[in-house]
Amino acid sequence: MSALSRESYRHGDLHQTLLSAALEMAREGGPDAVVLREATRRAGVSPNAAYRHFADRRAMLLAVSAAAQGMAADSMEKAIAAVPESGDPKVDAREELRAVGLGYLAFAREQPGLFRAAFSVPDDLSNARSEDKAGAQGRSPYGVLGDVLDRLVEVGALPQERRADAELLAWSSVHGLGMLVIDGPLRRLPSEMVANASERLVDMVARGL
Amino acid sequence: MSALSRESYRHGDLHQTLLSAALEMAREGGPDAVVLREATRRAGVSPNAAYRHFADRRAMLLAVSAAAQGMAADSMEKAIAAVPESGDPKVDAREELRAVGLGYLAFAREQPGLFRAAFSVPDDLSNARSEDKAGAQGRSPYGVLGDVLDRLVEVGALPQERRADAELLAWSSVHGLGMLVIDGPLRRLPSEMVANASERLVDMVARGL
DNA sequence: AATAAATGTATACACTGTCCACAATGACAC
DNA sequence: GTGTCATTGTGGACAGTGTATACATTTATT
Repeated sequence: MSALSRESYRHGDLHQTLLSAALEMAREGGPDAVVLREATRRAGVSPNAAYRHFADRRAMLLAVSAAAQGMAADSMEKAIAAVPESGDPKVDAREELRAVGLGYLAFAREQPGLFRAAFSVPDDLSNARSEDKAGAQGRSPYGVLGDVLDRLVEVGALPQERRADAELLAWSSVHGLGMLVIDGPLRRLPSEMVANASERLVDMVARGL
Repeated sequence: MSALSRESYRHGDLHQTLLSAALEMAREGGPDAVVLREATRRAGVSPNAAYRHFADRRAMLLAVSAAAQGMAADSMEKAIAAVPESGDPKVDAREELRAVGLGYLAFAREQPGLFRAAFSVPDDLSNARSEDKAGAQGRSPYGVLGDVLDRLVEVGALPQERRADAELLAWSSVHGLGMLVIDGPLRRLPSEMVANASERLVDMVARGL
């Protein structure tokens, strides 16, 4: 047995420690940069110790993905909260829709690694709203978007018959720009051009939904 | 030296053979499934032979990406060609815009592995129109989309001031749906729901651009 | 205090991308 | 033709990865 860098045989909170290490790797290099062995190394533990807390690398990635989705939700809710009240509920609702899209894109640009880890790791919509993907406010990204769309219908800014699955349309648009800008063909697009495209994109969605 | 499975020491067209093998792997499992050694194995050649034709795995992936983009362009042009002429050039141009989006999405659903290889491998927009990404008709996906947008302006279906970088908006929307549906959170969405969302999405773009 | 469950370690395997030195081949000058 | 040389292939090695299997240590439970 090699000298332990900690005192006790047990680590104490290895699950969380591994997850944090994995998140840090994802932040730096996206999902592909999440390497199980490196996580255990950073935690000062043997490689196989990870298997007591994650079934395999894929499971670890899913945990990273869920956590990153929570952060994305935070970014979106932060943007919503920053929308000034205008008095007109229709205007407010529409501004919130814009905000949710811009918040999503802000997260993509500020944390490209985590963004990719969050949204391009295989997972099912069936649990898109599930708890572990929630941010500080307890809502998942899908949930946050859904709330805003509901509000649009309530105030009459979106006809009821267009509400169904409107998430898909709105989400697709901003997600696409995010992906193209981060590691797709638009990777090296100057950032003011991205900002400009972001604004026009959310306008397009608000107008076209 | 182990017995060669071919007659001559030289292979003849190893570059193309490796590329084909890599494309097949990408078709089956996306960019991550492209493994250099496996390609050489399928070509009946030693692992290092690949390095005479590709600088490294990344270069191989870029070649796969370019080829896959050509196929996407083909899918888009096929969809455009299938649009019936209505006599009204404005209607035709708009239908072509819809077609280009639906062609893109059709490719995503029919060849998810190649789609991801095509559009989620780091590359620059600076050469988005370059030759090697061209399909049978010699146009890249970006080029095909641009052509359709130009036509929209020509026939007066899109105001000039909104033409600039409209590629980004249109592309983002369909690309996002494609990604979400393929390996993102919408992966298991039933296919008729995807088809429905696709239609509504291109409508939204056509209306909102 | 005895035993079982949980958590960490050691060792090993197959597989990957890539480096280096060497071998076979084809093209070309003389 | 024959000799030279760049091109294209091979062989062996290395570090690094995910993961299986067997074992050790600690905590929880009876």
